[in-house]
Amino acid sequence: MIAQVIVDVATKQTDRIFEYHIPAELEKDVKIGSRVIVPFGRRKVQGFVVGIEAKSQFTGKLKDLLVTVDEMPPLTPELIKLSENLAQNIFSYRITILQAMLPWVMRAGYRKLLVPANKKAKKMPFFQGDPIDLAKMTDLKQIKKVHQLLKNDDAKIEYVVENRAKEKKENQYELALDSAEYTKIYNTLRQNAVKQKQLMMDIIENKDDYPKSQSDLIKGLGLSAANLNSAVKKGWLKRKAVEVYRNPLAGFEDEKKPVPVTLNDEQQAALDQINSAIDQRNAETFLLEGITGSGKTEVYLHAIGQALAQGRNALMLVPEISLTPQMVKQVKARFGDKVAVLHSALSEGEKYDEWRRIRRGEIQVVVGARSAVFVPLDNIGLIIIDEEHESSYKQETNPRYNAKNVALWRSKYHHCPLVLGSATPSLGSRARAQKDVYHLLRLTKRANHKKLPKVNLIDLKHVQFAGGQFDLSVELVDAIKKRLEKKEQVILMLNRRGFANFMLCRECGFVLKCPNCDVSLNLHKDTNSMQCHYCGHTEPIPTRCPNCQSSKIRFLGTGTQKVQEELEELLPGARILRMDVDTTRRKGSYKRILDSFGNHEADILLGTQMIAKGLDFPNVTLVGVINADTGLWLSDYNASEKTFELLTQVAGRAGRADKEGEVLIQTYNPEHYAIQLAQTQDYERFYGYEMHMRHAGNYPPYFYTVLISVAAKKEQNAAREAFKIKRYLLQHLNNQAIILGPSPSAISRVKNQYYYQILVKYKKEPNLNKLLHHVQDSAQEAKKYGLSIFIDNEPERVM
DNA sequence: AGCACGCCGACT
DNA sequence: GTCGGCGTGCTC
Repeated sequence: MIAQVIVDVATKQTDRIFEYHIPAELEKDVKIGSRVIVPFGRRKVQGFVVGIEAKSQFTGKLKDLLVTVDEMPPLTPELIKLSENLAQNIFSYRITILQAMLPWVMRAGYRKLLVPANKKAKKMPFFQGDPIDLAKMTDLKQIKKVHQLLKNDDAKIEYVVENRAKEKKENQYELALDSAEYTKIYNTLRQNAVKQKQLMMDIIENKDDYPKSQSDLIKGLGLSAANLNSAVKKGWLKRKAVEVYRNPLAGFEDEKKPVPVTLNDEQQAALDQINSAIDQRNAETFLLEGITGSGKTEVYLHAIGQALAQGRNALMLVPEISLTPQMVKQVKARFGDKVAVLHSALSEGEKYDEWRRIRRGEIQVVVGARSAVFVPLDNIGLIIIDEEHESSYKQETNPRYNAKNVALWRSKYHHCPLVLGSATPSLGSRARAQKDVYHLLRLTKRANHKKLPKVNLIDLKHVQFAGGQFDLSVELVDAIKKRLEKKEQVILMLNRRGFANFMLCRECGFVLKCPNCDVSLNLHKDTNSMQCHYCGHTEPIPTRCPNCQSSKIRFLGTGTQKVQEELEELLPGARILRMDVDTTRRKGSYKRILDSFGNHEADILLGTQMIAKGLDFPNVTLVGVINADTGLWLSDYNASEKTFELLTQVAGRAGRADKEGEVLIQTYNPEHYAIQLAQTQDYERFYGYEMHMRHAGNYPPYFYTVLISVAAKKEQNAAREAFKIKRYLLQHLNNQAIILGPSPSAISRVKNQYYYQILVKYKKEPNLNKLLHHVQDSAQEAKKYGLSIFIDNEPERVM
């Protein structure tokens, strides 16, 4: 038989099938989806089997496939098919897509070793008994020596493909003797052999509990590893290494059992429709538009229950940011150990273990962020995408897939419904619901009949500021004080981290910029440094202007760190927790901050937009937005949409239980429609208004978009190539298509690369895919001149 | 991507 | 002559 293999070489020329003969002894192991090692030229590489045929098309001589890596093919036939489909629609190599479907640790590592070829060479001091890793060799003399050895046939090169995926093993101890023997041994033990006696006693009393794990014995009986070693040596116990799963949900087991929730009539009506699609195996897409607090999550959980009752599995995607311990807890409490959770806070090993539990069919419910859309879950009966408007469902690096589209594909494949849920659906989804492509389900009432919080705008142009800075209005500070007096809690959002945005010299006007990027450096007080938020460059805080040596330098612009300081000054005694990328970098810190706030160990939670979603704290009665304008004037066509979404989401954090909530939004643009409509929380009106704007500007959802970016070390080169691409497209596209640019990106330089981009807007362009693939092919050539070209189908960010 | 092959200038 | 620099083309 012949295996069709996609090899792990991500280039245009190798982005196709290579065929290999399957040796007879491997025939039963090699399946579609298998991970295999194949000879490729002189090397060995990893690859994935995407097809098995009886005959080959290849006219040359086929090589033999070497081995399969895993016992069970990591990819299912469904995922292989999906990868083929995706490769045609996003501009990525098939191998890149296949790799993205698997946990990171399953990427192969490659090593090139120099091994001695004969006895004489083996004894050479050069080898010191071990093969030499040629990739690590830098010394010129040594390299010469290597050439000489190779020439004389004293050494040869061996190519090794490494599997970095490791199972975690744990020692288990089982009884090696007849149970009666242990009593005898016990009686022969010396009086002072306390630990050994303890172990014997445990064996005699609890012999049915064996085999026991090493950690049980050490923790449970207070033994040491040495005690166990000697027991093994004496032949009392047998040790073996057993594979165990790393447990990312440690700490979640003791959750109280869920309270059964009865749905209100709206929720029930929505659920009925979803359930009937599950039962009838309809690949229907629902848009569940529910105001914040309307209980979408309850609908999801009931629907998942329905899918499970039908003997099918469920996949639920949430934005990374709302994969909070709170959310995980809820799902865990409802569905117990049938649940797997996948998100970025897991270690690589934990991700691999969760993934394997899914692949082996031990899991019925998967909750995860974007990449979880590729999990090898079989028999899917329901797919849910929560907060479907979130831009994080689109991957912004290769492969640039959109999890929503992938979910749609999988829903068709499994004949199961797809539920898109949001309080503020993306315009694209809402428009599709308008046209009955999606089925619209609306939840207009808050569960438990809570009133929507009252939202007030504070016009920063006409306001008195508290303290010496221009960040916090008296009105906002007073409102916080009042809430704190009542022992209630406050959430404050400022969508900018760090202390200050930039350093400005008042003498010469100099602004301290990143040496690698076209942005100003931010002051971070906690690390005492100036940081670039794009490339991570840091340098010391200047005391004098680096340009004119003047000491009259100011640090302007406000970040969360500065607001924290101001609050501490204005509200002495208030306990403030700050939550942003800087305070949540360490593993588990996210959960720690939220747990602590939930236990009312702090009064104010101050954070960036990561606090806007999904949090549910009943004691929070005031939400403050310190500056609503941060995203408003970005050149993105969807800046208004993003601002409206964010404000609506964060407003929803107030008054979730029986206390009435209040929201205060500080802004310099109180007359802007996105902010006005966020005040009334009127999504439908915003939708109507924004659709007009998009129509007038020829933007999505009225037009499709493709973004082509060109990057180069030299600005002229990037620009020149971009214009070349534009000319090419102009020649071949309908005159209906609109081509914007090329223009420098909003941040024209990042990590010492200049970026130029072209945006193509079109309604119908059957040739475009072909044209863009051609552009991508020429990118290979452009690469020689240090140019890179990125093509993004339906980008989320156009700047 | 790697790796070999082949062509050309430089040098023990 | 031979070593090594880089351009070109191939990998089942």
